[in-house]
Amino acid sequence: MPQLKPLTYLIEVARIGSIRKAAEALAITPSALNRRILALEEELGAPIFERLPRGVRLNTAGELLIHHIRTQASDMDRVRSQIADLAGVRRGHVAIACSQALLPYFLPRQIQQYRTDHPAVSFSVHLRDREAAERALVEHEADLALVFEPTRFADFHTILTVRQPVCAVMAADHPLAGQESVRLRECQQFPLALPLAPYGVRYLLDSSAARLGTRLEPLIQSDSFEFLVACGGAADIIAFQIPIGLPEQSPGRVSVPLDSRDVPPGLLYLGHLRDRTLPVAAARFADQLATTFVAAYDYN
Amino acid sequence: MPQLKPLTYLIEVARIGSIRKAAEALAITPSALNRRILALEEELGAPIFERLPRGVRLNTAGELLIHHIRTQASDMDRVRSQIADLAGVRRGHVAIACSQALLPYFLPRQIQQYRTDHPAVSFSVHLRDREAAERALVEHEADLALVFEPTRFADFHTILTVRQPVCAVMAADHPLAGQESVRLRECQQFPLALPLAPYGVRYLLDSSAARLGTRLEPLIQSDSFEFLVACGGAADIIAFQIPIGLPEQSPGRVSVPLDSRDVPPGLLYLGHLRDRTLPVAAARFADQLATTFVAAYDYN
DNA sequence: GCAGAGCGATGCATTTTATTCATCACTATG
DNA sequence: CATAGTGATGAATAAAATGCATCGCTCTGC
Repeated sequence: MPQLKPLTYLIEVARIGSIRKAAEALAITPSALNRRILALEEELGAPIFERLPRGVRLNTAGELLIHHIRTQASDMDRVRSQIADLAGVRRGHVAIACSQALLPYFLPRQIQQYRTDHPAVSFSVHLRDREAAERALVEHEADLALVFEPTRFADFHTILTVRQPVCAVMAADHPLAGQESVRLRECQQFPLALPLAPYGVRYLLDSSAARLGTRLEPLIQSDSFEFLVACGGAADIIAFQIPIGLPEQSPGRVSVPLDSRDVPPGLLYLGHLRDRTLPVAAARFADQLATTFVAAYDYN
Repeated sequence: MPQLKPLTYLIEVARIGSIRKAAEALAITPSALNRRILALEEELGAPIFERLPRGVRLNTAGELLIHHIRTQASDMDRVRSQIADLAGVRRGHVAIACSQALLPYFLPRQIQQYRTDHPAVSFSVHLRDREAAERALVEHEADLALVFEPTRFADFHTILTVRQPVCAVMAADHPLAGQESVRLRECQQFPLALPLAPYGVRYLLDSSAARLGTRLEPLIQSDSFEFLVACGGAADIIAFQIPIGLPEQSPGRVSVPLDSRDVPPGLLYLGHLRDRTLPVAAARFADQLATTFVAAYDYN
């Protein structure tokens, strides 16, 4: 939409904090960009940016305006996709912010399945920890969020939650491998490979351990679940992951859920920005996810 | 806002149904207007208007787009007024759609009272019957609606309702003048001056009469309550109006509520468009109205 | 303390975009 | 079957946005 291109320039300026730098990123001259800002401030009768020695920063009025521009831009996208939809084109885009566990198996399959019906719909998938996911929704960087144990819910509207017990991942010949479930105490007898603090799995494990009056002493810490789970197959090391992030079967490795008396099952949240009307494509994809969860997972 | 001026042109074209006529109304050449439309359709990849032999008409895509433009325009107004507000200017505008009864006494006083605190806020007041009021909200022609016995509620969000019994208005020396309340049957002994069908008062009277197995045979019908109430002071004619539309005292004329067993009290609805965030000025004015109703009227 | 780098603002020439004017093709109307 | 009204379009013109060069300012690093 050409009319609101100049407005989206503001978003870039606000993000970068400098008119000159933003102009470079936007492939126009600083002069032109500066003039747009001045003209807009003139039009509004109030400044939008504070002028600092090393750049600019949004003031309160600017925050309001930027928020409105973001909303308006994605609303226009939605209208466009609706119009394209009734022209029979069935194109569109779905932007997703999600926790790591969805990346290796679940989302790729879901997207593949969706594409059989809607081949012209494109996707963007952003890895966001449980704090950054809501921010992505607020900034309209994502239409949908799929987050394990999110921290905030202020602007978050939950479509569906899915119960996901934390599982211990270990070699198939590990002493604990045969059990239906394992106690946290049993795991502590072995070297542990744990994700870092921002992850929901770590949060659940740490808080459960604290409640049981103990502490987890990880041998290995990493921000990569791929790495951690690979460790879980080596020697007697135990890693942790939720089922949706694990393959159905992997040779030489097994996963055993933690006893729910020690570590309660976490919740995976599917949701979008509160009070927002989703674009058709995103709404349909959310429907598909919800259907899948209802059919194949322990939802509530 | 210069960027969305071209978009609001579309609203005028849709309303008038002709590019040339709309161009005249907008004080630009038909050619320029036509090009804007063509460019927009090009940009959207789908037509917005059906081309008819005698003009144009919105198609489904166009309806979607126009609705979005309306919303966007009034959202932008809201943001502007918020920005002006925090710049300390306290200006703004309140657009009201209301039933006739609010016009002669209630609203003028309320606006006067509001102006003592906010002298820079301007008002527009549109007389709309109970059907047209909701349409005015949907089309963002009005921020607030104040309607007696509205017919539809689909897009209407009620802030407050006020009970208003229908009153018989007659000369002070009328045979029925001294009573606490009057029965409908008593009124039917005298010549009646009734409003026309679209009005809530007429609706209440007609449906009550039907329920009582009778019919009202008006001597005088009019769309002007001013005229009807004036008739109510002449000879033994009885007119009808709700209290909020009547003066506290008028020499030679009295009003007596109809017995609620015959005609139940009607409801006056204060509300706005569902899912809409009101501009600051409108929200504050609605607050004032609500406070007045709670303090001085029979609300529920 | 002082030169230099980086910032936003601004006057002027240039380019791009939008508007106007004149005209075409089409279609109901009388 | 002529006429008046419609939207579309090409070329000339007017308006707006952009690019370029430069100013004044403030902080940084020597």
